[in-house]
Amino acid sequence: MAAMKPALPKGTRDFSPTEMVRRNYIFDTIKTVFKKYGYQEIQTPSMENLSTLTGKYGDEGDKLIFKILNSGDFLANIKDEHLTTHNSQLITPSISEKALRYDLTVPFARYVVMHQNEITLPFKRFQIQPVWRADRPQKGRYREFYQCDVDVVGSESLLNEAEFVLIYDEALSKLGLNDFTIKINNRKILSGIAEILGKPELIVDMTVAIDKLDKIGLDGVTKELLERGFTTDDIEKLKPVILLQGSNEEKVEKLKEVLKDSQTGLKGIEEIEIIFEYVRYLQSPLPHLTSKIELDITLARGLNYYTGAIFEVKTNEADMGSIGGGGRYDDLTGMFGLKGLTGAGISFGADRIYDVLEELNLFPESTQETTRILISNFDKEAERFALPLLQQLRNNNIAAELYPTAAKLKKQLSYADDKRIPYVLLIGSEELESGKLTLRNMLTGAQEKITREELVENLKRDQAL
RNA sequence: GUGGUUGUAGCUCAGUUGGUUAGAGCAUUGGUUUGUGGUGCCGAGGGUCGUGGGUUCGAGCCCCAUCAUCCACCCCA
Repeated sequence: MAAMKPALPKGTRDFSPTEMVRRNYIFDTIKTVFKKYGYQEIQTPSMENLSTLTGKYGDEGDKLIFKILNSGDFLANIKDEHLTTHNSQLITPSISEKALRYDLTVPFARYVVMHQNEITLPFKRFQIQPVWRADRPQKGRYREFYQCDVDVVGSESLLNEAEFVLIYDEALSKLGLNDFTIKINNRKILSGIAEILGKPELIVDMTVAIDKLDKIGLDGVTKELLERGFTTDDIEKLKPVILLQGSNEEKVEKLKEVLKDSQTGLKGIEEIEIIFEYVRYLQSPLPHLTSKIELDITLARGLNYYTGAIFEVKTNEADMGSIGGGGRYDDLTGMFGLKGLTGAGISFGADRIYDVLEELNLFPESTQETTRILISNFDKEAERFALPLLQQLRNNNIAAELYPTAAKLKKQLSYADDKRIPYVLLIGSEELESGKLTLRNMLTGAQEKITREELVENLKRDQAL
């Protein structure tokens, strides 16, 4: 077999040791916050039944689901006429019955339905796992990426929404971001606006268009609205709403006026106000939020299942799409036959957050993540002396290695340097005779003579810090 | 799915109007006289120039196709 050049599938990545340290730092930070707010971790399989996933993300989404070919002779039972039509939609159900998960929300809904008799409501869970989308990759977009979801089902309290704001704020500021905006909107406000225009059925078209305001500008939005079936008259009515300026309170007051004839719209505004109020109470007397909270009625997002609050988080320090989003979805589990269960949740885009932290140089120097001490290897005699010491260090929870061969010292030090190992212990004939070992600090280059007992004690103390 | 960009060493790139054995930096690796890295000096390995056709006496360079890549759109984290 000819040697082939290996490559990765499009849109996937390897993670090096350094990258893993940094990724885990992000995950651990986020997890800690989730737990503080009472959320517990679950995991679900990478693959779900294809029928569980299809139809949940709209036509566009369905196309982006990675399907798994059935094992065995998957063509054996295909009808001849299905093969000859070359219609892939006809044969897909026959040749594929499993697919990779597309997000964490639908598997969560499936989980809740299947375990409804075991879980206590309200059920608060978080989940950090990769998801797969057959999208065309580009900046900040991958075919395999991680989502960090927190969701609660079985509680319609808007306290949940308010706590999501706090969770975003705490997690992202802990990660070192100090200028980001949590945008908040409400599906009911959008419905109300469509209602006022007399075109409730065009709500999706309306939101998709105005969602692009900051990207394509007012002219672009106008053009798109016209294409999507709105009149210039409608657009004139829409303009003051989508160009709404001022503080959140001012926006709320203006919206109340505009939506005074829409029950739904007013309900949406009321919900926003309650969330703001909760947030106010939650942050006193504690330090104030790092993030800006902004009522943005152009915010629409997926909208497929959101029915109440809608969230999106953007950093203002880097050019990056949203780094998180979420909202409330009444009847999350209805698609699986469990009616009347409301849910709300948010998600962190860990991969994008990684890119942002890297761009802004916000990753902390990690010293505890690598080997603490490398014992050099001079010869067989020194090696025999080192082995029990090596294990003694490990028994004290100190990450230690012995260089496995008696290579040149230059090479051994170079190895330690590459791996950012802070200490190297030199044991040669001199040290064996005197019983005093040489400990080299790789950061400063300083060396000291030290006994075996002192070494273990010092490193233990170091570890405790 | 649509439009565009770029493909030369592991990485980042140079390569003149088409002209002999295709270069650099970084990375890797060896040496630099016997026990000292990150920082000196000297050397080495590594490329059928994305792939397949075509034009030409001659192609990394020109033409066609194809694949890959990145970016933008759709959509989305």
